[in-house]
Amino acid sequence: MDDKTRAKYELRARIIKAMAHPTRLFIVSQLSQGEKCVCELTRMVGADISTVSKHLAVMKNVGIVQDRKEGSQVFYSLRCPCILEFFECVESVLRTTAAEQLALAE
Amino acid sequence: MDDKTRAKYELRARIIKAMAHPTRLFIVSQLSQGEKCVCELTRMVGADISTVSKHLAVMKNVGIVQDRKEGSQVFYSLRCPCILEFFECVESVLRTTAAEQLALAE
DNA sequence: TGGCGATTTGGCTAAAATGCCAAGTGTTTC
DNA sequence: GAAACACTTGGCATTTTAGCCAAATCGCCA
Repeated sequence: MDDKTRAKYELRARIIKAMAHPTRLFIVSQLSQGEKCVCELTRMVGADISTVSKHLAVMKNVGIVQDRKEGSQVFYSLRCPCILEFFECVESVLRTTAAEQLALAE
Repeated sequence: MDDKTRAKYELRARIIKAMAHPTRLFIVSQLSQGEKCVCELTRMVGADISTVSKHLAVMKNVGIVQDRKEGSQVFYSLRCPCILEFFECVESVLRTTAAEQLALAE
């Protein structure tokens, strides 16, 4: 793998890595229903607000979400709705695995 | 976030995490063109064979790839081709980011 | 059977990711 | 202008990854 190829996959990996966390996935699915402010997400997640803020920063850094300030609040939203397709594929992997285990149990 | 919801997103995150690495993404893209044995992937990646083997094990554990033994070789292949849709979405995130930066540079 | 090539697994160290608390920055309100 | 919010950032301890070497397996063939 040459340097250029490596750089290409590192860029891609950064984006996927930014989604590879349960809390961040949960946030993405919430944002798919519309923008939300940090405090609302914090309530839903049930973690420290600083933790949620950092999760959002991770996703913002790679361009998955964008933010908008309104007064003292910050609203986050998805920047690329296609992110949701990830979910469908992931579900399909889970289903395939489940089906296989069912078959083995017969 | 209740326990059930948390478990659901942890399961999803495990799958995405298994892809969140440059080398593993490279391997996935190679496998999208057909099954390959560990030694061939090792040559392409250019790392220690034990490293490549472990990367493959990570993806196999979550059901992204499957393996097939033939003599002393082990061939790996994608189990869910939809994985490739991840790439398209990731590219779209990258394009959006690039376009935005271009606009800012004007 | 002994050796060789192909893989996996164990072990270990270095690097990266998490999550909470505390502290700092803006905003709004009284 | 002080107190109360809404966030972000710094710091730090803990856990999780990564990747190489060495050792153990497994199949093949002379």
